[in-house]
Amino acid sequence: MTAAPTPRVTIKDVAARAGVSKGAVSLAFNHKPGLSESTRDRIFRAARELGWAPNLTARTLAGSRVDVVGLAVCRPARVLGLEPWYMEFVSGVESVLAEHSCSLLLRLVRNLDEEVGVQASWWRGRQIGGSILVDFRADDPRVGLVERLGLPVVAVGHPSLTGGLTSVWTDDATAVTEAVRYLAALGHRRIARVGGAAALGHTAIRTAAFDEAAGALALAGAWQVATDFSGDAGARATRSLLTAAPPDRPTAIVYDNDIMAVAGLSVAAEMGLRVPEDVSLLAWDDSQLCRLTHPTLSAMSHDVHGFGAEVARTLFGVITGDEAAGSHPVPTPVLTPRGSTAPPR
Amino acid sequence: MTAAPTPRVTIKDVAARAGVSKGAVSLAFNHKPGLSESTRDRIFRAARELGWAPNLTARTLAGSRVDVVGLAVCRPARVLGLEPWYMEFVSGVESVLAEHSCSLLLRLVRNLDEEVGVQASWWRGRQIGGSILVDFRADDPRVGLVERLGLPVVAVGHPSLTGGLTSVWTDDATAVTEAVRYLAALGHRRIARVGGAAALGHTAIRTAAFDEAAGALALAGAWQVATDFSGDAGARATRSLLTAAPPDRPTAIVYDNDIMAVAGLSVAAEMGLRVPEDVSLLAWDDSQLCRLTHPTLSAMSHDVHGFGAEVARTLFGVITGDEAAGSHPVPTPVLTPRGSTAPPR
DNA sequence: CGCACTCCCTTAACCGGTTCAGTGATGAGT
DNA sequence: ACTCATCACTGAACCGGTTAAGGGAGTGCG
Repeated sequence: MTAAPTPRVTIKDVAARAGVSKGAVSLAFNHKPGLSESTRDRIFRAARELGWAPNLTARTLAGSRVDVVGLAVCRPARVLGLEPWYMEFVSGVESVLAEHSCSLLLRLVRNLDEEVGVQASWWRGRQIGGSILVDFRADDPRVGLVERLGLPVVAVGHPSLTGGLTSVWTDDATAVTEAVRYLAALGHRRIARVGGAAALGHTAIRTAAFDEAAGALALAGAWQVATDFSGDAGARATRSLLTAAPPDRPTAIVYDNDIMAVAGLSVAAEMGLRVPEDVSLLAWDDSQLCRLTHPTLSAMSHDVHGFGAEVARTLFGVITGDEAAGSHPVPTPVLTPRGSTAPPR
Repeated sequence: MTAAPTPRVTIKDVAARAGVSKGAVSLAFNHKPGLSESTRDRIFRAARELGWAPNLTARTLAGSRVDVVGLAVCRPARVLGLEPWYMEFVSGVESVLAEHSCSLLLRLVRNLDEEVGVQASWWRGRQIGGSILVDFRADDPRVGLVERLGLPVVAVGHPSLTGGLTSVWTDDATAVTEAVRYLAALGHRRIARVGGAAALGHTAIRTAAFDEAAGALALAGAWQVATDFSGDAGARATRSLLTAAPPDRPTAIVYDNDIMAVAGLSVAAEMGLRVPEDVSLLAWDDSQLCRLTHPTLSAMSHDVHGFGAEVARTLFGVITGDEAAGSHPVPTPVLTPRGSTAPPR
C-alpha cells in the first residue's frame, strides 16, 4: 500500500515564507511562549496562504501527543451490525473526541487474542494515544496487557472485572433488581430473563443479580437464558419460553438489549399472545427502536450517548495524567414504562 | 494529550542484538532482497526476543505505506446512532481491511465543510492512505477536493454524482422501478414513497425514478415525502400519508430504509390499519430488523456487508494504483417479499 | 560603562524508521 | 594475474516535525 506522490507543503516552506526558522513555526503552532505577537501573526498568515497544517505523523514521531484513540470491538460483525448500543456509544465517544480534533481508530476483531495483539501493536507502533476497552470478561487478559504496556486506557465495565484500570460503568446489578422488583410489583410471579453472551462479565453480573432478586421476592418461577445478543437468538429464546402451558409460562420477560426485545415482541404476536395482556416485555438499552414498535417497549433506559462521552472524557484525563486511576459509576439505568408492561391477567 | 513515558524497543536495539545495522533490519522486515538467509533469521530471532514490531508512525513518516483508511460520516449523531445500514457497511469494510492489517479511522462530522476539512487534514497529515466517501450530493465539493489533493478514494454513489472518481454503486433507479412495478402488479394504484434526506444524490435519483415509474404505469396516486432517515420522521410521514380518507389514501408505501419502515408499521397499528390488508409496506436496506417485526417486512434487500467489502477492495486497488478509475456497479437490490405486502382489498 | 537579565529567535539533535550510494569480499571469466 | 559482476551489508541522508540549549539585541541598574 504505497501512497500516491503529492507535493506537500512542510513546516520548512512556512518558515521560509514567514522569514523565520522551523522552530519558530513549531512554537507558534503549539501556542508556546517565546514569540512576539507580530511574528506569530506572520507565521499564521504564511501557513494560511500555503494551506499548511502540521503533519500529525511527524508530530507523533517527535514525541508529543497522539491524537487518535483506539477501539477494538470483539463480536461477530453480523451481530454488531444491528446493535444500536454500539453506534450510540461510538457516537457519544466521537462527540467528545471531535472537540479535541481527535479521531477514533476502529477495528473489529474476532476474539480476545486478536484484540490483545491489535492493542499491543497500535501502542507499540504509536498509532494511538490511548484506548477504550469494552466487553470485559472474568480474568480478562487485557488487564495485565495494559499494565505491561503502560497503555493509557479506560475500561468499560464493573470494577470487579477491570482490575486496577480506570473504569466507567453502570450499576447493572441494581438495574436488574429494579427491573425484577417493578415486574413483581405489577403482580408478576413468573419472570424470565433473556440474557446476553454468557462469557461477558456484565452478563454474569446481571445473571447473579436476577437470581438474587428472584430469591428475595420468592418468585414462583424465574428463568434465565443466555444468547448472543442477536435478534434471532432473542426470538428463539422467547419462543421456547412461551411454548410452555400457562402455569409454567413466564408472564413477564426481561431482555438484555432492545433488539432481542423487538424480536420477542414479534414472537409473541406470531404465537397469538397479546402484549402486555398475556405477557409483559421489558427491554434494555433504550434506543429509538423501543418507541417505534407497537406496542411501544418499556425499557431500562440509559443515556448511551452520554455514557460514551463520559468514557472519552475520562480517557483524556488518563492520557494527560490528570485522572487518578479509579472507577466512575454513571447513572443507573432507569425504568421507562411504556406499552409493553402491565399487570398479568 | 501527551503520551505516558514508556521505554520502547526500537530498530536500533534489534540491530545491535542481531549484530547488524538498522538498514539490514529494515530490509528483513520488508522482505526485500539483499540479505542472506542466516542473517535474516538472526534478525527475526532478535526481534522476537525483544518483542519488537516496526513503529508504524516512523514507517509512515519515512515515506512508505500508510495502513489506515479514513471514513468521515456526515450526519447528526442521533440518526447515525440508529441506522443499521452504516454498521453493516462499516463491518463489511472492516472485514477486508482486517485481512490487510489495516484500520479504519472514523469521524462523525456535522456537515460537508467539516468533512472536507477533515479529509484534507488527514491526508496532508499523512494520517491515512486513502478514504471512503459516502453520501454524495449534486455538485459535491469533495470531487474537486480529492483531485486537488491527489487523495486516493473510492466514492460510494452513482457515477453521475461522483465525477471522475472511482465509484462503487447500486442501481437505485432500477430498484425503485422494480419496487413500484411489484406493488402495481399486486394491484396497487395509489403508492407513496417515504424518501431519505432530500439533499443526498441517491435520494434525488430514487425520487426521479419513482416519478417516472409512476407515470409509466399511470398510477392513480403517487406521493413522495422527504425525511431525515430517522424513525421519528418515518413515523410522522406515515401518519400524515395515512390520515387521508380511503380514496385519497395510499394503499402501499415504500420506505428508503428499514428503520422508517418499522416506524411505519407501528403507525399503521396505532391507527388501526392492518398490514398488509389495509396498507402494504415495503422496506429498503433489508437488515435483520425486517425479520423481527410482525408482520415481517418485505424489503428491497441488498448485501450491505458485501457492498462494504467491495468498496474496501476497490480502495486498495486505487491506493496501489492497480485500479483504473472507473465505476463498479454492485448487484441491484432485489425484492424480498415477506408479510407486509399483499394485494389491496 | 559594565553587568545582569529578559525577550525573541535560531541551531542542532532527536524521534524511528526507509532508502540508496557505496564498500569489501567472493567468485567467474579471460 | 587482473578485471568485472554479484552479493551481503553498512553508513548517512532523509521524512517533518519538537525541544533543549544557546546567542544576540535591548533594557535596567549600580
